[in-house]
Amino acid sequence: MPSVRDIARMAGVSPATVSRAINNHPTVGKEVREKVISLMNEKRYVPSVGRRQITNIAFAYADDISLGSPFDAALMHGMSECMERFEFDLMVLDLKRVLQPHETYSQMFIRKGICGAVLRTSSQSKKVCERIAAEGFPSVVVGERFDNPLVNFIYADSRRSSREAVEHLINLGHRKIAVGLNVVEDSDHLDRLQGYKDALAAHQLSFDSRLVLQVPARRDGGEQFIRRLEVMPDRPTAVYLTDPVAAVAAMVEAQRRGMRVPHDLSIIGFDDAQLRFLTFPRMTAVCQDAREIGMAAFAALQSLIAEAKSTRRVQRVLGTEFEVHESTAVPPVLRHEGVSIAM
Amino acid sequence: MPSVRDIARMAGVSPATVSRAINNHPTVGKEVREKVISLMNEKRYVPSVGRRQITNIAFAYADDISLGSPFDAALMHGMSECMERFEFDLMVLDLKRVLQPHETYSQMFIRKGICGAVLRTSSQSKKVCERIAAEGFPSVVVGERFDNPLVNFIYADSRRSSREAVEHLINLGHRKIAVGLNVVEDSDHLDRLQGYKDALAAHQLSFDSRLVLQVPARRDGGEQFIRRLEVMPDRPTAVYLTDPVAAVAAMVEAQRRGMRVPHDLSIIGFDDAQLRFLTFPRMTAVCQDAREIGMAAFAALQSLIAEAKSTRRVQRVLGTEFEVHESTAVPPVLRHEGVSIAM
DNA sequence: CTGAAAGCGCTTACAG
DNA sequence: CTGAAAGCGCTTACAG
Repeated sequence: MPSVRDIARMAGVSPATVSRAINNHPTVGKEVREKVISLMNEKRYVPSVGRRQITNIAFAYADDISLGSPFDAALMHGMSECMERFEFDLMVLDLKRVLQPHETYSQMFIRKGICGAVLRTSSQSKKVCERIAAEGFPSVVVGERFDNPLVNFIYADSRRSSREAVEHLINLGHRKIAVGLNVVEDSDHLDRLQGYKDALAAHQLSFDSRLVLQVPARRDGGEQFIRRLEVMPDRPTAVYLTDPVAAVAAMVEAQRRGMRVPHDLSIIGFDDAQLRFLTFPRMTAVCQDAREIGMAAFAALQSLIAEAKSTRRVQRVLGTEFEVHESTAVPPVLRHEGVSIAM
Repeated sequence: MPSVRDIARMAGVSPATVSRAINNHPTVGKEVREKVISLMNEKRYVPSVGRRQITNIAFAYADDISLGSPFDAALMHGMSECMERFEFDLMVLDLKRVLQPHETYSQMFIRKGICGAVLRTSSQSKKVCERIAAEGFPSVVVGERFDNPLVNFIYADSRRSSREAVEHLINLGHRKIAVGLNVVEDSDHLDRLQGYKDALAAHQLSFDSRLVLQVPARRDGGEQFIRRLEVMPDRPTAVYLTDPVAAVAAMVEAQRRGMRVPHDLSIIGFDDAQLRFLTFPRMTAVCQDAREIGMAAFAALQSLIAEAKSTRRVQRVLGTEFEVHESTAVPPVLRHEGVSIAM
């Protein structure tokens, strides 16, 4: 394990300068600071108390902290189960808050004795994750996908399952299918829209952008979705909502407004954990296992830290599962006409 | 801020011995170690990296980690909102795992640069919280109550609201009311049972222990509850479930088995966050605000740490609210007979 | 079981 | 902007 002295020797500067570089002292020259920080990343420097190394792992939010959502809760749950096997401690960080002026992310992590980070982001803050990766700091993003080859991520691709979900509706006889999308355009929600489009295309149905409603990924988003659906001319007979809480809220709101689910309206939701079993009727849903994502991220980070060189990339795409439960059925029109569908 | 040198002087030993005491060196004499650790607690010692102090706060589980539950998710959410205002970092700990053999809790906290802990416990591990408090380490327990005057806690007492809830059922005309209790006998669940008994007593109804069903505070607990209810001779017409997930699961399971809620069965649940709005019909429930508990705990800890002496006690009992929604109604018998209740 | 001394790790006036 | 030196914080053989 390198000390400031070791890093100093490698960078060709004094230990004093290395210390100043870590602690973001304003007098350190730009090139020198960059060289020192990049060496620290490369050599996996961590500060010590006396001679004891500090070894923390961060669960860091690039954007607003969303602990409290089922996805984040399940992620934390998964990570905490992995902690048992490893010797690390888990630190929750708000990246926007902890960064000092003119400080790089690596500096901040090193300052806090953090040797690796699981990153949580939205589409707006992907740049933050890319910067952290570019600095060479061991990190894994959960729940977002990147084209940038430097960024490590564990991601569940829901496009195929979303296509299956919408095809399930088409096969039941639905022709007008609305989709409820998160207002924030994260990769995962765009996958789900893409799967929706795939299904329509495969069945020669034309895509109508008026059927795509963007709502917040919250309870009131789901409620808003149903209110907007209700005033649509020639109302859709089925919907696919891409957020768990919004989906459940939509189902409840539909029922509150007198629609029977699935009799009058078929609903497919999304599930990170176990919400689909907590609705009546049980919610047909595209399901990802956020707990598993958390565990995989922790394990990946563990091996990234263990490796001396930071050459290996972890870009793991997990699958999702489409599960048919009870919130989907033949549309009312067909049921009344007694038509049977052959598809 | 005291250093090992300062602590050594105060304890009348050498800095070497202080260091050995922190790091749980087996050769340190029992009395000496206890004296040193207690001085560290009293004087709020924290280790330093060079001359920089480490200041972490722990969210520590005395028992199994239950991140992932709505209560824990909401707690974390509340704490994370407080982090913005304070300069601390939050560390998630599994107390059973991080403790080295023969090490006290204070030693472990100090070793990790933690200067205060929010403790999460169950009835089985209350002793752990008492020991931490007795050691003098700044800590606040969330979600449990203690008679021990040394233990700081933030607790929501649901006894009165539970009584109101059950009286609401009695006033509707219910006479046979079952209660679904957590198999783990935590203070909060016992409050709810007590509130149930209070309500019965106030209306001259006798308590029947066969109506108290203990089930796990999980989905399958709620399902199990309904199955057990169904085979009871002279089945109860109303139930009170003291856990959020079990309550929702019970409601769904009842509906799956053909009971109409509230027509055939009235259900009152418990809510930590927003689950009551995610069921159809909306769930009448006793509600606590776990987010607020998290925020209050963080703020209390902050002031405990700031104070030089650890004489102040924080034993705050918050309230809960009983909210009538749509899962409760007049029992079927009375409805059929057209009887109106005057109470 | 404990201390004096050596010594590592890191930081900070001080000097240039 | 940087280094040599001083120095604090903590730990660890070594000695008793």
